[in-house]
Amino acid sequence: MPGKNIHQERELFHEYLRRNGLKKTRQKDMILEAFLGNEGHLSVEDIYALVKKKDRKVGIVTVFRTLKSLTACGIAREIGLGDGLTRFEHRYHHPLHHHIICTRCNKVIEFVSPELERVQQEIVLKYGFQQANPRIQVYGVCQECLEQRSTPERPKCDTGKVFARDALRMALSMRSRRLEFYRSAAARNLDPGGREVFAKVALEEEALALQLAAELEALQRREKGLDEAPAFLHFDEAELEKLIPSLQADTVAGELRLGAPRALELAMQLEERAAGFFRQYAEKFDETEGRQVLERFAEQQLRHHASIHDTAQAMKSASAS
Amino acid sequence: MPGKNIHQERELFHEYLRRNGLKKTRQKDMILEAFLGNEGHLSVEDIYALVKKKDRKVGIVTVFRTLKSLTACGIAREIGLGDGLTRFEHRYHHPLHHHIICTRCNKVIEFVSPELERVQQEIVLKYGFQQANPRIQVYGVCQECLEQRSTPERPKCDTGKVFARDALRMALSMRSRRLEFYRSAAARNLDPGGREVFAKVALEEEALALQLAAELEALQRREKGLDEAPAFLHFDEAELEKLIPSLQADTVAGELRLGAPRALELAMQLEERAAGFFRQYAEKFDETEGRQVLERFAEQQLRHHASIHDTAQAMKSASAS
DNA sequence: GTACGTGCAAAGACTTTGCAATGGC
DNA sequence: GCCATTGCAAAGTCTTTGCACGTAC
Repeated sequence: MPGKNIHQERELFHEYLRRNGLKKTRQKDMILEAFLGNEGHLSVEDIYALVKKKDRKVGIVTVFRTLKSLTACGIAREIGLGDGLTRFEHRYHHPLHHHIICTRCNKVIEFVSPELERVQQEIVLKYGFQQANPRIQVYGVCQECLEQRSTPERPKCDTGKVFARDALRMALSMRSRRLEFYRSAAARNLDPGGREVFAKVALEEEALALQLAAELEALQRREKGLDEAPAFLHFDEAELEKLIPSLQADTVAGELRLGAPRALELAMQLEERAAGFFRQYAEKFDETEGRQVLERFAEQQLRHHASIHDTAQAMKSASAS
Repeated sequence: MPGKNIHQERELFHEYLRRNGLKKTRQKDMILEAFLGNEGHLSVEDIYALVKKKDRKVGIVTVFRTLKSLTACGIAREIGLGDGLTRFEHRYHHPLHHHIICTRCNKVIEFVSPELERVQQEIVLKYGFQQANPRIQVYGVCQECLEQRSTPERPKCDTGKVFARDALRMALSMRSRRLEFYRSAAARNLDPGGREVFAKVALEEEALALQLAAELEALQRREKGLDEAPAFLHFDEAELEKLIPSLQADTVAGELRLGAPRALELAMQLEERAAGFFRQYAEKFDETEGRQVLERFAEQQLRHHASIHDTAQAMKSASAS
């Protein structure tokens, strides 16, 4: 990935240099490019090798020094993976995440999980530790090493993009679950007015779902290998399920009779609660593309909520006149 | 702690040497003693310094080599805490645990948490990693460092003992919660027979609770500073609460009327379920004193279950004759 | 007596520091 | 022209290896 968009990072770096009375040089820019142009957890030696391909005269000391600067300005994050080497990963516009490390082959898998974070936070707070970016490193042995075979080489993807993909998948999962709800409610509802409302909302829901699916596809087309990248975001399906309302209270003797006003109310409730959930969920992450996906999804739901609200108002005034 | 009981570890080590055609020497024994005589996460340099106090002629290379052997035979565990040094911690009869590390002052806190483990396990399994001892290291900044003050020096305790203490505390917590249940059930129950049963079981429960409390006190007396050591085992109080039966089903119009047979049945159910829970819970840990505490507690509950069962049988045959 | 163990020194791996020459600004 | 930067070499830190002598078995 040589022609990557690294304008923002370069700008950030140059700004950092300017502010600190440091000078921008060809070497520093080359190192920045080498670092940003490669995913994964690169050691100084790794980056040195990359830079050397472009200019044999660069010294490894400069790489050490430049990586310190990149860390200082928030473009890189220094991590130790237990093999004695200091490694660096992309930080700018990449979510803070955790690592699973195979102690045999040193393979590293990155992930985020709000659920894990919650439990961990609880424990850490008991000891008076602040939430200041606690990073979890899980050491274990991977499937391949256990079976004594080598890991298939996978193209490495930008963590930020993988996160965006998973956020879209999560949103899509919510959308399809909700679509199912609206459809089944429409099918079961014996009240024609209510049935019509659910059917209409389901149609709208479907259109929005298609929109999300298209966005996901576009993303996967842009970044090749993205669909094969392992999951990065672990979301709790059960949490999403909790957002779906139960029709128990409205079911009498196995029969569902929901008038249009009640159906609209239910749909509005659902959209609003889901929007709130996703907004809060998004806040747990650093500023990243994935977070933006979640925020946009929350907004989309609020807009849907507003549109249902308008429909309800229109119906009210129609019946009043 | 110079006069510590390290017979078992020494035996294990010598056995390992014998099996591998290695020789036991004064130096190796001294290093073993220095390692076991100090809690915490010692570096090679730390242990070297300790050994040197006894014999100035020992070389640091021997310490490196001996610690490799101690790791190989399961007495020590090698850990990296992110400061670039290889550190060693006690392993034999110490539960596998996780670390919270302050990235500023390098303070280390150890803990276990079945709940955290569950969530983590779930994630790790998704990636095909086996449960082969995944270790979590959480990096953060401790309260003291945030407030720019130094950490009060605490006597370090044997992790195994702290775990035993926490297991006892957990058992005690279960016991007192259950005592409360039996007492309140006795007080509320309008049936004299059932009331008597609950009162009797509560008395037995109290005796067992006192026994546990005595055990905890004895442990704390043996190991000074143990009561001040931070929590090591994080158990979920809510899990224990789930074991307590609800009397809702037996409450009619706010009134509780439980005959002796039903009261006995409830008590037996409670003891049995709690025994099962603690037996399973104990299995999650390596062979340690803490695990034994949990197992003994499970057995104690089974015995209590059996004794209640006998009472029930006696009552039955009495009423039959 | 054999073979491993020990402690010295030396080397190796990774990272930092000192310094004279170089090159941004 | 000033002063940070660079790349070399050198040093520093942690750990391992080589080797001659010592010692457990």
